[in-house]
Amino acid sequence: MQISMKCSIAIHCLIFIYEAKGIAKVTSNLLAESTGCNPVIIRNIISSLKKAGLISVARGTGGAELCMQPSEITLYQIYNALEPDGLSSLIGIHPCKDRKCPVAQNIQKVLQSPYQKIEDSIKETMKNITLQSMIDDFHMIVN
Amino acid sequence: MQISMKCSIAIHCLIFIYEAKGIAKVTSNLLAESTGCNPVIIRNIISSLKKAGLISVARGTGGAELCMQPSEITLYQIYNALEPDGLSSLIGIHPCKDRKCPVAQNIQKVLQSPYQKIEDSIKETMKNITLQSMIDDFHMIVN
DNA sequence: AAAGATGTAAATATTAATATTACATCATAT
DNA sequence: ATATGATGTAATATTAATATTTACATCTTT
Repeated sequence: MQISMKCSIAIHCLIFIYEAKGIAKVTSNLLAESTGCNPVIIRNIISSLKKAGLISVARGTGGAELCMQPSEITLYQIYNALEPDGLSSLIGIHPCKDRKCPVAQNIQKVLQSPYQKIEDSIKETMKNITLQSMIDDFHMIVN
Repeated sequence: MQISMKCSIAIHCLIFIYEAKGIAKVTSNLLAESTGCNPVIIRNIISSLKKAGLISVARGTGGAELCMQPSEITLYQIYNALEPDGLSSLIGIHPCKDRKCPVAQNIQKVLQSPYQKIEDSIKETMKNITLQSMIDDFHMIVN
């Protein structure tokens, strides 16, 4: 329900896959080792990224590769790949629609517009952040 | 860790307090009844809003009132009152700093700038949403 | 076919969010 | 001054969300 660790793990994996190209076969065990989380978590994340068309994974033989240029992959695509309900899963509203109080009956509608604005601004910001820019930052930091 | 129900409950309470002014004494039990959640939850939220200077609560006799004009209260103030760690609690990063892999060692730094941008855009959007605008929407919907 | 990988379902464990209980404190009305 | 009805908060319990583990079917090259 938050912009959770899943997202940072996914970015971690994508950078790793990019960096490892031509050097090593990127298996889920390798990614699990690098990220410090369970291979199944990795496989689920990898599976989501694959469904979204961001990467391809060789069945049987193993190994993940990017399907697109890093400059074409945005943080929004990554986030969306991981969260089936998109950004709306980021915000919760307490359930109280069936109560007598008029505030309770309408609070959901009142909150719709403000919360939509928040989602839109996150979306816009995420669309402007590319994997390329993060890879560039990574190189900048390492060197 | 999300923009949780606490936030929607707080807004609910603030609108209720505004609407009830001069009509009824707004106690935590009344707010609990309206929001459908426990009086202690309400008291904690009310307590946070009070500490932030948004409302005043009469001890002993009871009853909450707004301390500011609804046009001066922004969603950002409300959110901040509720979350001591602010927006950074909205975003999680998996811990992996102490691993051998160079990606693992630097992912946190790489993510700092993108995540900061997201926080800033949420903050900006929240600052532009006032309690007044939500109260206006409420009246529009009810009538 | 054997080896080493992915893909997933199911069970379990862990963590975080929410709710409840209990009681001290406070201010007014009687 | 004391009974009443309210807030403030700590401690605990419950529930829901996440993460982990186990298990095994499936796939592809050797």
